[in-house]
Parts: sequence; structure tokens; C-alpha cells
Amino acid sequence: MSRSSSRKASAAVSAARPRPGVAPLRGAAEGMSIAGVAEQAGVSVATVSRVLNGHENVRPATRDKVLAAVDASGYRVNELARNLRTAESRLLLTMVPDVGNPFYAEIVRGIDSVARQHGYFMLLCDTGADPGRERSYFDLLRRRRADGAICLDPATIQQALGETSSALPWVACCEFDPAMGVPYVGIDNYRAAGDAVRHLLARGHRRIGLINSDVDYLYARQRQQGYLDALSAAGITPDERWRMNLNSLDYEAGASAAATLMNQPQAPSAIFAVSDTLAIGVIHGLRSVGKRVPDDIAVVGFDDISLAAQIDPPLTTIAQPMRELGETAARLLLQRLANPLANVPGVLLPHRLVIRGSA
Amino acid sequence: MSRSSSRKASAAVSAARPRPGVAPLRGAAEGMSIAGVAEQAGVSVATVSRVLNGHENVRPATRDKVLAAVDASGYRVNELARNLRTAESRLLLTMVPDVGNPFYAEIVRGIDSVARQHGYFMLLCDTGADPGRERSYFDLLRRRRADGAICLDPATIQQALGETSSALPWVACCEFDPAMGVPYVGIDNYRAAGDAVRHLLARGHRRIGLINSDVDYLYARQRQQGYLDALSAAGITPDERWRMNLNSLDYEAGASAAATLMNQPQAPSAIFAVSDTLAIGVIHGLRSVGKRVPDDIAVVGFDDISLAAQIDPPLTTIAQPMRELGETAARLLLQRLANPLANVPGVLLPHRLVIRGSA
DNA sequence: TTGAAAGCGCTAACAC
DNA sequence: GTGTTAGCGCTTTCAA
Repeated sequence: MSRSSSRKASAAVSAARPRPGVAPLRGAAEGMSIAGVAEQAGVSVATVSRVLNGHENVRPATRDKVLAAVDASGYRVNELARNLRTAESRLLLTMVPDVGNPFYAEIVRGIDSVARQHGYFMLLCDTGADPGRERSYFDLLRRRRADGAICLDPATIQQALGETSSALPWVACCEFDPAMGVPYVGIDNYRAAGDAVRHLLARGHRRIGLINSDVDYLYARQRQQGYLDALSAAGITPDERWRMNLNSLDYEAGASAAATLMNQPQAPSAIFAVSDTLAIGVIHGLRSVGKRVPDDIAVVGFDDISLAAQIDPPLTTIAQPMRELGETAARLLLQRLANPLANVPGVLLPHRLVIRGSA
Repeated sequence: MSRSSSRKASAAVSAARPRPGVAPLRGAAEGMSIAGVAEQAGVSVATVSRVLNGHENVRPATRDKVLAAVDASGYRVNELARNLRTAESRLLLTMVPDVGNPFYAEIVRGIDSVARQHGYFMLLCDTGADPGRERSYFDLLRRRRADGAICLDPATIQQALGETSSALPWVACCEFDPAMGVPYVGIDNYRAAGDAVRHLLARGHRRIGLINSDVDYLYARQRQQGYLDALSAAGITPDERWRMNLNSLDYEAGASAAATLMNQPQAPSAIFAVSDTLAIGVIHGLRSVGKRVPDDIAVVGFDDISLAAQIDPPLTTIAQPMRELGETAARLLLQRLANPLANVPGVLLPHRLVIRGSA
């Protein structure tokens, strides 16, 4: 828009100083381009580029001249230009439904660390489960703003599968369907949920409630099935009134769900919540209706966010290897980018039951 | 580093198709550029560009032709090229010390929402308080990868002030020095801390502990001064043993600090922690040494993250308008980008004491 | 080992 | 209203 004048002007300035010898000392920043550095160093732009990119075939003396000029001018490569030329943005998109959820935060850290190790930056997008936003993020890929994407948002994934996005360079993390033809990393949700329920069973509970998210999501269905089958295997017929499906993982959602669940005859004596945030809310909700945990009601969560160990009582939960989940997702994506043809495998990471005070 | 080979191949492919005449019908995606669309629509690239950018001076019929061609080809603008041409990346960098901290997460949401409203995307960077990473992020600005930055990391800010970064387009959020010549948004930390202490005083406490972060940080010094002055004003001589400085805001840090604090004669009867995460850890730590909150020890936190209301006992805390903090920071930055010369003001947002069960 | 020059795909003068 | 064309700043042939 209003850019041409200033930039042009400064370019002119540097062009207007063919003064040999002493560097004109025009401080750092702005106007300086690779051409200016070349001029100051008395070499061609090609040579400057070679030095900047660490190519071997440059005479040490030449290299030093260039480096000196770069130093003196405070030049920084314009990655906008570099990106166009090399046709890559070196940006990885990460889509999460909610940055505020500690579970996602830790995964995001894992992604970020691997990405940075490989010279990529991470563009974090909070979809807020908003379909409009969700769709537009995949477009970032098509518009070359990002080289690849990692999606953690179940809703987005459901939607992506329905569209033509399978050709795009992305991987699924935590929420996935092995049949979907997109690389993924996650855990065995079915077994994990079963492990949680079996723990409760072993503690003598027979009436076990399930506070789940929307069964539109794969992971929710998998965990529900794990819950159901574990109950059946113990000879218990699951009561439908013990189950609730929420469209949020917020603390508040868990709190009110717990209150609702307790407000019925034959209320459960234990609750399995599919997320620690939900479970923490559940404990709060239970307390608000006068129930003590674990004495009156046992609670098991899912994820093992760092907070789980801090609350009262400390939360018994299924630990997911969050950091590794993120790191693996990033590696899978990088692999796919490096070799678009090779088919990248799906990977399942181990989970683990962590027994603390709540159940 | 290893980025040359693959790219070369694809460039060659598209370059090898100067075939004139009938559009090769090469479906959607890949190779398609604005020139291809122009050809299919039978117009010039300039016209396509005009349509794409919503310029008015295009005949409806022409516009339709172009749109049809865009549709048929599945063309998406290459923003790499656009960015170079317009000399802006439309990316805003946000630097936080820790994405996992719910306090920052909420602010980040505020930034993201304003950014997106204005056609920018947010590049989130977790500095992890690592000086190396910190420094490299400001370089993103110099390399034109981001148009501007919002910094939430105290350590990074301290360092940025020492360097020549004041010329860069960035704003400070939460941590700031009015004298630093960089736009900022935050709260009145001095008064806020005073309010917390006065609340405790009003509840009859005389021995009030302070669990603070590193006094290298401006906000930490401001809150400490607020604490000290409030105590003095009440005729109390602050005991140095009541104060602790931590280099982390993690739950664990708060927990162990609390244990340490209690492990001395004349231990405080109340604790003011400068962050809710710390305060939650404190409550946990207190419990682990057999102290009950608030009966034995009162606890006041700072921030009012959503979790504060959920724990047992619910946390009394100083609420910061997190969402607004983020939104304001983004607006300040956008303002600065729109008009680099105008001097953007510093803004202070109101805080508020939220009284719950812990004190 | 170095330089000249051809673009990457787009926008915006400037003509017509 | 529409087309022609000149770059944006960089990387990478290709030739010397």
C-alpha cells in the first residue's frame, strides 16, 4: 500500500554511495538489502547469498569481506523474499481448540521445540471450535503461508476429513481415525479408558459414571466404548443415566455436570471424566453439593496435566505423554514434508494410570 | 541448510510449461498461479489481481469471468509473493515466557482475536525464559518475518531494553517501565499489591508473607513495594524472613516455597503470592505440611485465572483483565504499525480484588 | 571462485 | 476498464 516511497528512497540512498573505502556507517536496520551489502563488500549479490547460506565454495578472504559488510550494515536477510524464491514459508501451523487448556499447552510445547530444532517456526491457531475459523486455517496451507499443519482439534479434523484436505500436508494429533489416510499420533483411547474403569472396579465401585465430551469425536467414542466394555466384562450393565456428554472441557462444565449427575436416585459412587480439567471441575461440583472426594465419590481424570497433582485431593488419572505426542506429531509432519510421497505411519504412544488421592 | 534439492524440482516442472493456447486444465492446487487464472479467464494478470483484491474498477462481467476461472482452477493466492510485493508479513509475534500458564493463555486469546479481526495472524513464541531464544525472536522482526511483536516476557523485556530494539515495532504487555519509550499496557501493580495486603490486614493479619518472583522484574519490584508500603502504613515493620523470591511461577515452586516459609519460627499467618499458579501451589504446599487454608493460614493470589474459583478453598485474588490486556496490546501494536511516527501511549487497566474462600 | 541474469508470483504505476 | 510492465529481495543456474 503505502510502502513504495520509503523503501525506494532508502534503496536510492545506498545506491548513491559508491564511495569506496570506509563504510558509510549508515547504522543498521531498514533500507539495507543484499545488494547494499554486496556493494559495501565489493562483491556480487550471488556471493553475498552464498556466504549467508553457508555455501562452501567461497574464498575465506571473500567470506570475511562479506561478513564484515553484513556486520557493519546491520543487514538482516529479508525472509519474505527468501520465502518466495525458495517457495517455502518455514512455518508450521498448529491448530488447537483451546490454547488455555493445559493439556494442549504442553503438546504445543513439544511441537514447538521440534519445529524450532529443524528451522521452522510455529504458527499457533486457536480454533475455538469455530467452524469458520477452522476452515480458514487449512486455507493457510493452500495459500503457502504455512508449509504444513498439525491439527489437535477434533471438530476441525472431522470436518477436514469430509473435504478435499487429505491432499494437504498435515498430521492429526490425539484425535484420529486410523482409516482416514492422514498420518497421526495418539494413544490407545479404548484401552486407556478401560484401565481407568478397571481401577475403579478394583476399588470396589459398581456404579461408575462417565463424563465425556461430545460423541461426535472419535476419542470420545473410543473412550466410551472402553468404559462400556470394561463394565460389561465385570458383569455390570451400564446404566445410561450414569453417562453425560459435554460440549466443553472447561472446569465449569465439569462442575455442573457433576452436580447434575449426583442429583438423581442411584447416583454413581465413582466418576470417570475424560479430561483432567473436567475432573477438577467435577471435584469442585461435588464439593458444592456436599460430597467429599474420595470418601463419598471417587474421581478419575484423563491427561495428567501438571495441576492434577496439586489439587485437593490429588487427582488419579490416565497420563498421556503430552510432550512426546507433540514432538512426534512435529516429526511426522517434517517427515511428510521432506518426502511427500512416502507414506507416513500412524503411531500410538503408551499411556499410564497414575494413582493419587481422588480414587 | 538442506533445503535446496526438492524445491528445485518443482520449480522446473512449472517452468517447463510455456505451452500457449488452450488451458491445460491442470485441475486445482499446485502449479496454478495468477497467470494461469488470467489465461483461463482471458484477461490480464492485473485484472485478476484487481478482482482478487476487491478493487472497484472492474466490469461485473469481467469480474465474473475471473471468479469463474478462480473457482474452476481452485486457485489460491500465493501469499509468499504477495508478502514480498507488499513488504508485510501480516504476522504478529507474541512472546510469552510460558504458554502453559493460564494467565498468559487468556491474554494470548485476546491478542489473537484482535489480530485476526484486522487480518493478521499471530505467531506465538514460547521463550521459556531462555536468553538465546528470546534474542532470536526479535530478529524475526528484523528479518521481516513478522510485522510487529507483543512481548509478555519480563526477562525478554529487560533484555530488549538494553539492546537497540527500541526502534523495532513492538509493545510491552503486563511487564513495563513507563520510562522505557515503548508502548505498554498493564495494571497498577503497586496499588494492586497494596489492595491485596490491605485486605489481609483488614482480616486481622499482622504477619503477612510475600511469595514473589525474581525482583529483576519490574512488576515484581512494584508489587513488593506495594506490599511493603501497605504494611508500613499499617504500622507494621516487614520482616525480611516473610519474603521469598522465586524464579518460577509453577505450581511446584509455590508449593515448596510455602513449606519453606512455614518452617521457621514466627511464620506468617497469611501469604500473598504474586500469581495464582504460585498461590495454588502454596495451598498445596501448606496442606502437605498440615496447615489448613484459610483456618491456619490465609492465602491471596494474583491474576484470577479461571481455575482460581475451582480449587478448594476457592482463591481470593487480584483479578487482572486478561482478555482486555491482550486486546489492548494488539490494538496498540496495530496503531503503531499504521502510524509509526505517532507516539503511542502507555495504558493502565483496572484491577479488582476478588474475595473468595482462601482469605 | 565469482559474477550476470533469470526469475519466484504478485501488486501497482502508468498507459491506452 | 483493462493491459503492459517494472520491480519487491532473494537464490541459483550458467558462463567465465
